[in-house]
Amino acid sequence: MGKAPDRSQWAGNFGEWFHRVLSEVPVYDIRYPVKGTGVWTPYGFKIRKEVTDVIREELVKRGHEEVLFPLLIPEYMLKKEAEHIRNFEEQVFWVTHGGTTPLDVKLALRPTSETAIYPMFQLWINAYSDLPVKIFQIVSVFRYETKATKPMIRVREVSTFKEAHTAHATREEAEMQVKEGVEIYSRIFERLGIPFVKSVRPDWDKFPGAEYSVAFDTVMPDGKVLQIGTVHFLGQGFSKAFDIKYMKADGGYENVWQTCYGISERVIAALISVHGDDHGLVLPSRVAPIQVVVIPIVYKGREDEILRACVGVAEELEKAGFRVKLDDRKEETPGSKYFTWELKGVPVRVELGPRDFDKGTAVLVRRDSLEKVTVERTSLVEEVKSLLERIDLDLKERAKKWLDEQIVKKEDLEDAKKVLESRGGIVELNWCGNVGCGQDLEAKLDARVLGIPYEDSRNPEGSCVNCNSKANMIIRVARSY
RNA sequence: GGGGCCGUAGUCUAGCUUGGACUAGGAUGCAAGCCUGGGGCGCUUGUGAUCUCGGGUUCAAAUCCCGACGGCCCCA
Repeated sequence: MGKAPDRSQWAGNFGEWFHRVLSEVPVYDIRYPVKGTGVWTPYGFKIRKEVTDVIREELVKRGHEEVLFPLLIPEYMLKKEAEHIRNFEEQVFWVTHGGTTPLDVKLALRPTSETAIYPMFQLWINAYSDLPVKIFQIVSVFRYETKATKPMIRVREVSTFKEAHTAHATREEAEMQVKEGVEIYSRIFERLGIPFVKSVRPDWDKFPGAEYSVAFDTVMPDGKVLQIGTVHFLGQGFSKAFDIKYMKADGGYENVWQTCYGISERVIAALISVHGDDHGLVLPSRVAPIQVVVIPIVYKGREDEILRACVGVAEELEKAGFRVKLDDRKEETPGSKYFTWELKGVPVRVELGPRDFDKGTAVLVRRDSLEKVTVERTSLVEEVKSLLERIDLDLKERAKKWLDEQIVKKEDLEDAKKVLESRGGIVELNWCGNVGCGQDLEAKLDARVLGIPYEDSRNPEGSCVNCNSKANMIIRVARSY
């Protein structure tokens, strides 16, 4: 029996832990000499690929089609929706020259693609029979962040931006789509084992141009909240700005109703963070580039038979559909191999040495708990399969439990502040619903209002923690990335 | 928006206050070998830094000054 790996560095010095894991695994190399950018390494790219495949599967399953729009957006298009540009203006990278010739029309590197996509919607959508439109793309977007950047979390090139855009005939349909978007995202995060809370963002923090925004947040090991996904109800704001109309059955015209929703590589940062420990990555099997690693325990004189047995085991597991790696390097000791593959987060390790060989067994070690079990060689495939399932479930549960512990309800401001300052996490408070009061609350707590719980039937008793007037809702507050 | 700290091999870091004995030290990594082999062991050898860049002060700059770029923190 191994003992569960420590999480003291993970919890106690998350920033350092995150940096160390990204560079040692390696996942993402931040040494590229442009601020706020990074390089996905081969192993990191594989994880990213598995994650984007999960996202893609869930969207396609619900009728979304993948597209690819240009990176460049002409200035006049970007500026069509007033509120949108007001919020993004300060963070746009501009292409101003072609060679040495200044461009007549400046071109923006998309900070997000509403203003690239909606002019095409205007061309594509003519009649109600063209609706709904549900598309998505996975691309890079660029934002000139002026604050400190952080790998994968606050970047200038968001290199994995999945954005979905939909258009509908009626408000009701579009609002149903918001619900579907929320369901899709819930499903994606559940498959990745990432726990979350859903909040309706306050008016002062919704997506620029949206009527309302539903956001998914998770808590990182240091107690800070990370936004991992958002779903926006756009109403008709953009369709009016971009003149997207359809002909109704009665011959009249109406502007379409729109939604959009986005997920970025922050979800990968969350995946890495919520499951990890002091040995490194811990990956759910769905996204692990290698699901099972086979390690021969070689003794002098028995090298060949052990190695052959390991090749057999690897082939058998591969045939059963697992992503398998046989680590037959002669120059490394078994111990050092354990550390290598633990760092990389491989969910299950198979050890096979002379003792097992003689008894017809193998040793399985699970990455999350480091527990070892000896199994019959003949039932290896089934044992690995059920162990992977077990690990995925346990990971998800552990993360969920951890998040639940980070959410506390407080009845007064001082308590709330103490919690936010000492351990972070999410604090729920009774609130009146007044915008001025909410912003005052943010200033007093030096924290951000995440919003009110989405689809939550709880009714607050008593009064607003800040202004003492009657409480109308529960509000979530946290310090965030 | 305002204030502060920092930049030394792939990575982490010592040295900087008080300029010279710095030929820039260590750990880790990487490479080769021996030893080992069911948890990074040990030993030997090798490798790797124009001290972020540009300018200045000085007989002399990793060290002091100015600027750029980059990293980080705090306050509003």
